[in-house]
Amino acid sequence: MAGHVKTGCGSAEQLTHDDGTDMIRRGPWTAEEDSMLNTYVTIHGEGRWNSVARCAGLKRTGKSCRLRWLNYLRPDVRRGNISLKEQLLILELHSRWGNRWSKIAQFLPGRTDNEIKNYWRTRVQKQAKQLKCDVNSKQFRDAMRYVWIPRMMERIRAASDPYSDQPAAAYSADHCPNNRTAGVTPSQAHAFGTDPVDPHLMPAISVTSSDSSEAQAVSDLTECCDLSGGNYPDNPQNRSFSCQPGLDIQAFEHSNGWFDGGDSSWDGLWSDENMWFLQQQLCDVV
DNA sequence: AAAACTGACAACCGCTGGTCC
DNA sequence: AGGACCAGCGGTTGTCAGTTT
Repeated sequence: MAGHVKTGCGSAEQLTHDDGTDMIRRGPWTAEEDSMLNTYVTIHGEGRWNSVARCAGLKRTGKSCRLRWLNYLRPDVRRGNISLKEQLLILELHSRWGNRWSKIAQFLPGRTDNEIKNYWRTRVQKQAKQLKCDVNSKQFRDAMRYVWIPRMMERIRAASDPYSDQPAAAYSADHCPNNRTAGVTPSQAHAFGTDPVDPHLMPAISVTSSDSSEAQAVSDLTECCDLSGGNYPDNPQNRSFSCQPGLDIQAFEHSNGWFDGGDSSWDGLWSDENMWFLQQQLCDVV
């Protein structure tokens, strides 16, 4: 396949072979192309993508057709903001599997690996950058596991239970003298202790698109994660979480939107009060 | 108002592993 | 056994819309 010219992905230019035949289109898909692909796959089903490209009359590669179908045209693909519980699940699953986007996507119905990957890169990695630490560092993972995820769960719980105005840190104020696990309820501490998600329970985690199911989904996750570790509040891993030189917590003051998921009710999670909370968590040096 | 910057997302590329002949 | 082909995965890049200066 020599002689074709690579173009930018957004220019929708056509490429040719040396003999001038066999034009291959690249770049954004047109509505007409979408329609052709949609019609063909609906009738003939997925698979054999090179054949799909050929038989549907599309001047695209099989790869391109597959990607367009999976990431955009598939009927069950979800679009729009990633909800809080989906974010929670992504953080949780990523802590277990790393950049196994397709595997993670299996537990977020309607979300594609590409979307999750983009979310991770644009939101999570940005946070790590602002903290001046590597996204794969223990430092950052600890921050996620022991501070942000429990905090997130607490916010979700609070939102799902309007009669509960118990502050996030209330539990730790009573039970955790060193305040290392502020905001973590006992079940959450179990949940995110040594082994956040039991692999054989993972398929039980269900995430739906309905906001009204938010509390239930989180509950499912909690139950799935509620292992018999009994590691609260003396989990050795909690002890190992300490403030590292160079961890720029103040950077969070200017960061927002990670958790908001497009829901304005979550704006301000990183308010002064929350910044104080984070600093307590991160700078309580052992 | 316009230029510069940033974030989000769509799409492409290279690589890998599986299957078939 | 091994080569060809294909699907899928993860990383990267380009574009565009929105925001900031």
